[in-house]
Amino acid sequence: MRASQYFISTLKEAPSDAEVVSQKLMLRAGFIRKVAAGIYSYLPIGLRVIRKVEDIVREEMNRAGALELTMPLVQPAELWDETGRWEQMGAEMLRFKDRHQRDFALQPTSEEVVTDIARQELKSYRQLPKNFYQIQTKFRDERRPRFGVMRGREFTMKDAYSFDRDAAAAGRSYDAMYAAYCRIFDRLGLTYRAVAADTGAIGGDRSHEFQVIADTGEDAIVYCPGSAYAANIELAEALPLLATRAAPAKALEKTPTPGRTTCAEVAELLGVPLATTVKSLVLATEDVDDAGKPAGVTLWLLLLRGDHELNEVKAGKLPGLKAGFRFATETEIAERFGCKAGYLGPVGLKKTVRVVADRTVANMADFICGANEADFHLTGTNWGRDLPEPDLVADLRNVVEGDPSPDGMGRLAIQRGIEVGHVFYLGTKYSQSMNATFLDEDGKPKHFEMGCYGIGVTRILGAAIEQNHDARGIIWPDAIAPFRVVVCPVGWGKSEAVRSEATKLYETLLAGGIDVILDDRDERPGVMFADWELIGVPHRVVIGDRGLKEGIAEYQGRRDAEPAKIPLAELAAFVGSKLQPAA
RNA sequence: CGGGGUGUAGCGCAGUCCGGUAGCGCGCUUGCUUUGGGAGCAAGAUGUCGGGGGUUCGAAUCCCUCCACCCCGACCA
Repeated sequence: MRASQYFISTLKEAPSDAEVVSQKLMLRAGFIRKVAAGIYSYLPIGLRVIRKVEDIVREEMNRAGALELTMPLVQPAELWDETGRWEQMGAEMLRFKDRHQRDFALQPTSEEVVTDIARQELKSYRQLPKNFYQIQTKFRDERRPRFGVMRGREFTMKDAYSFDRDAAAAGRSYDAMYAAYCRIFDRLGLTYRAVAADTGAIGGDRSHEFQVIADTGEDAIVYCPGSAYAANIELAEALPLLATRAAPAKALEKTPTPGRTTCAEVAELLGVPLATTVKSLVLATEDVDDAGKPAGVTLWLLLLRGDHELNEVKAGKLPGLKAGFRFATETEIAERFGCKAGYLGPVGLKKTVRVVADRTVANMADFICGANEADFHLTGTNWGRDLPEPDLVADLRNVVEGDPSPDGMGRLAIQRGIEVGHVFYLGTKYSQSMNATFLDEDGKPKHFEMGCYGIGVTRILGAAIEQNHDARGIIWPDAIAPFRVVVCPVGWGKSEAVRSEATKLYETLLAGGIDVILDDRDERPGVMFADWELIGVPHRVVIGDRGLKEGIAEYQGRRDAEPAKIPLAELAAFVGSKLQPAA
């Protein structure tokens, strides 16, 4: 490609509403332009990257035996009614009516349509297993679209769905996808980690997220450097930090703590470690009677060590909280505790409250908690002596750096990650609700065992940039760079020698099948360098009269601090040697 | 959805309080000079001042209304 024939549209300043670095750089480098909140056009150079990502995904999906198809972006309400998701999905699904007033939605995902295909087309176990996938536009009307392509409303996703005879076969499909995903992210050239993830309402233990490691990631991922353990923090099990409960050593004392409503403030005032305090959170659940009518509100007092955080996913798995919970209102707190939040505690509760202690809290002794009276806390509090044992002891908290690994193989570390892929065992959730069956060997109909597997194609662009950039711009991995090599002639317009050498190199590389762009725009060197560093082309060759006099050109990798002088005779071969093997 | 903020040239912004017919930097066009890290000089082009309504002799500016976009979000014990 010759730059004069191409479309390069860079900006010196990013639009003021851009927030994250990947979004700013993609806008400045001319990859995307915003059309509406969370909705972007991909300009030619941005689409080149998209296509390269798609090609790698497609090749590896095909290699793994999956079959590409395309399902509609616009889907009828009837199918979504079958699984009950027309009701469940909420405002995230963009809905509209056609001219006949029939309900439709833009697909946020395609379980319903693909299951409909399976039940119509897959009649026999002899046709199984099957894995159908598409690379297609999705639309999710996010409450708050942000971070550019990281959390857009319209985005491109590869979604695959496997159909198997039984759970064992579905496990093999799952493993095949897991392996394919590893190959994909290896080839993309990204640093990533596959982590165990929460399975939500479906349950089971077969769900992994593929997380691109980046400090700006929205997810916290937990891993054990000494073992293979890796999990999303939502799932990562927190072991009790105290193996046993020490005997009480202090007397219970009511201590004035005027105006100190947080554990940190109380610990500071009393000059004790934060880890000797216990914080109280109040949750509420709406009860229903046998007839399904509202029957009041149950309050839950959750106790965590002062330096720990509540894990809401874990809380949502407790008996009694599974159906959903919310934080209690100030009014509810005042009514049950006779005191405002900030001074709450589990001692001397006047009204019925379900007390749930985190595993660590359950083994604490002589701890500090609120006195259920404004401006007072209790010190030297002890289970059994000062208050009854908790109604329930459970893992309630997020793990923190340095916690023991659940597999007993060392201590946990935490990184930030960007979720770019997810593999998920679905079981028969959809095949049952849509009555999708095949005839098994015994002549009886059985529900398909399903799995679903997503990769966020557009999000990969953002994640790759978040992980690989510097002050000058993007640093694309070779495999997905819009161009792998740029040839920058200095003095294109005035030097025949420069034109000739640059063109020769360009044509040689092109003939070698290398994705190269020749910057024949006759721009000043500073402009060229700034543009290509912003765009993130990984390899650059500079040819100018100054070097030609010595018989050399300059090569500089995007991450190199200095250019290398390369004799002209060796130039093409040298550049070829710098390229990572074609993915 | 609730609260806050911002809409002025392609991008970044000033002007709004205090009404008088729109400006700066970058970019763009033309010419000359320049040419190894976002050139200099000169001359230009580009605006329904987010939309609609109102007040006024006169509105980017004041009032009403609508829209778009951005930020924040329970709890933080």
